[in-house]
Amino acid sequence: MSKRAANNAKKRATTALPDAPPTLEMVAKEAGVSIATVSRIINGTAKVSAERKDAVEAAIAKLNFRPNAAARGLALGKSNTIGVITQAIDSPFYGEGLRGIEDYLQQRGYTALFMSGNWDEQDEERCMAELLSRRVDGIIIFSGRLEDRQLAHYAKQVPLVVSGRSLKAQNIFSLPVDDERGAWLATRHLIELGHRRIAFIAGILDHPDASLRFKGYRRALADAGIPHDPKLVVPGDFHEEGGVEATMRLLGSGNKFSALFCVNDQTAYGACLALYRRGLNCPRDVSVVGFDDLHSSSYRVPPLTSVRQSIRVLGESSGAAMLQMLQGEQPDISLPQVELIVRESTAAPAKE
Amino acid sequence: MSKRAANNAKKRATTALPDAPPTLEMVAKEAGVSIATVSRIINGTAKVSAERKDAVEAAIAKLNFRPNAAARGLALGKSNTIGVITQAIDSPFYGEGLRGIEDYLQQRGYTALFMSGNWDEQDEERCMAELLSRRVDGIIIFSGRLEDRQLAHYAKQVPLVVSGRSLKAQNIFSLPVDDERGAWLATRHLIELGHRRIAFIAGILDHPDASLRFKGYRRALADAGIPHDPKLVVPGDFHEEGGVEATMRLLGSGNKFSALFCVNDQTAYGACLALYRRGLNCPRDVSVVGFDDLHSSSYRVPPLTSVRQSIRVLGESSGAAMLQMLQGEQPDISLPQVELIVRESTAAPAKE
DNA sequence: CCGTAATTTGTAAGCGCTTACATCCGGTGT
DNA sequence: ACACCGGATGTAAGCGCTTACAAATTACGG
Repeated sequence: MSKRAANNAKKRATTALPDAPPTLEMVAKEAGVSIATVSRIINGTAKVSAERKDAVEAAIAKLNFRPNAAARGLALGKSNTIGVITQAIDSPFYGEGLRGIEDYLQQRGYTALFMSGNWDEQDEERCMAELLSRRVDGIIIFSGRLEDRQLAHYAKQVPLVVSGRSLKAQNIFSLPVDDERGAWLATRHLIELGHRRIAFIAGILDHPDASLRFKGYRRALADAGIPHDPKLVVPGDFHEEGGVEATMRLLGSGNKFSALFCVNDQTAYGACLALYRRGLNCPRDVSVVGFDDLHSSSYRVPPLTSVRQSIRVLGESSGAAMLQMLQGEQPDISLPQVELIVRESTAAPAKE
Repeated sequence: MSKRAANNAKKRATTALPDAPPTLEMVAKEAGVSIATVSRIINGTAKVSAERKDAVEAAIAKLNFRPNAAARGLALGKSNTIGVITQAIDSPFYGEGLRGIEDYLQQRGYTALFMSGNWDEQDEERCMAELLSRRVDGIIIFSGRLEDRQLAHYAKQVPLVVSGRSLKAQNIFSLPVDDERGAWLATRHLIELGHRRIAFIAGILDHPDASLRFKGYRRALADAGIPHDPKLVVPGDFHEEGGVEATMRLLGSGNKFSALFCVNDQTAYGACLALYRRGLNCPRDVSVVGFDDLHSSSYRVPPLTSVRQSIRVLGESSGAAMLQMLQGEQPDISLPQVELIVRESTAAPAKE
């Protein structure tokens, strides 16, 4: 690459562009040793005399040398990077999970590479392709749109951890969340408070989380002997906007209800706003329960009752499972049970 | 690395671990051409006969070949990656910015590598070191704790875009947000509604954003001839919790106020909760204004009046500026003006 | 039909790092 | 004193890719 070197030299002479970073070779020359010795000192791979070690460390400090991760990755055949695919990096839900992953991996010498799938299968495949091209050591997927078949296929190329799903296959570890139980807990809570007309705002229909939560909702109703009224179930989009629209539709439909179970917290936020718009008070007129227990839910007015699945712990656990897989072990990670966090958005129905 | 190859071969024979990914060489052999030809086809670097091209493309598809990004990076001396340092990836504020960056860069063939500085200078330096080691092509910093001096130093090694700050130096482009004007707008809005006792919940004191916003607040008061009462200014922490505490303190101090300007939306969320806890209604008893206009602010109950600086646009602009720098151009990006979004958390003070 | 220029292709030299293997050293045992 | 040994260093061969330069092929004009 003599041409490039020449270019760099030229640039350096005329502009303020950064110098080419120092290399092992430069450090070796500066310290008067061979590059192998420098490498060994940096990695602590072998015994080196104290004298040379000092010299090399001085040279490293002097040149401000930092090993080139790409070169090392090439030589080692691993990148010390874990790819992470979520649907949207700016969602408060995924944000907490990413934080958990990042914290966990960072402390163990790995770097997380985040990408957003945008709820789109094609985008998700693009992300996979990119991560594979970067030769990440493993990929963590937060409940994506990819089918099990495709995941199994990718798992042939790289270890996979899939959160929020249950899926058995070679080289894949899945970390399912007990959506059904969470939804059951939430619905039962409303029932115990005395509610009988409980509406449910679902997410996108074919989304696995949504259907499991729907199942839990129905089971709780059935357990209490309350007939399920399909008119009280309306679709949403997992976002605030969907919560607003769904609630408006519900309110407009004339079907009475005194409580509202939302497929996730963001939907619940929207629902609360819609109630407010219609002059209804939560929880006096309508009780609302969410799912996920986002950090900001405890700061809502009123603080939101929600099902906690600690997405942050989910993130950490995913990281832990991945590292175990990389170690060649079968991960033995499991998630804490979902639990209902009762706050102030739920109350007994007004008796009239 | 014959040892590694041997290892791989052994593993492959006995376990389900992934095969070593195909290489250029394997594609070349499969297609019966030289590796140079394959490379040229992949990159479109030179004319190649249609015949060979087809053969190579077939081989690529057959082997499911994906170029190794690390190897390419090494050879090219660039990684097509932009490092991004924020304080916390799970903050709704930064989340929106990251999304902007990711969207922008992705469409242009770059990948963003996110890291969290955790509001800690040391962590931030660790992030810089990691990014530099990965030889990212540039680094975008969201208003970090690093001093200008240090930034200028890093800028010698890699192009920098710094958002939310004003800073002139070689190889650094800064994208300042007009915090002062935003704060002025917010405070003036409260004044125009008729408020005279306006409290301010500041962020962390030495944080530049906080002090600029404080400045805008005082200037608006001064412009209206309202004396500044230091007792109405209390520190916060940019989070909900700080907002709760600060408001409680304010309420407990006995100093009357009818409006509250919070250094950011999260603080305002906390403030609203504290008011609610004390049985006070927003906006009837106390008006509240935030800053940042987070997405969820429009879904609060009541929807929060806030200063919009579109952090998402900030992200996109940072990406655009970075790409321009990489092109060797002087970026000509600027941000849209901050604007006040009036919603329902502010109203005229109750007359008593 | 041949020489020569204009392609298309292949060969091989790196990019910066790790590590197997060779080399060199001082210290032992006899 | 000498063969021998173990540990500290150095040498050099890759890791998978790009690309300068050489070689081979093709297309022309005379």
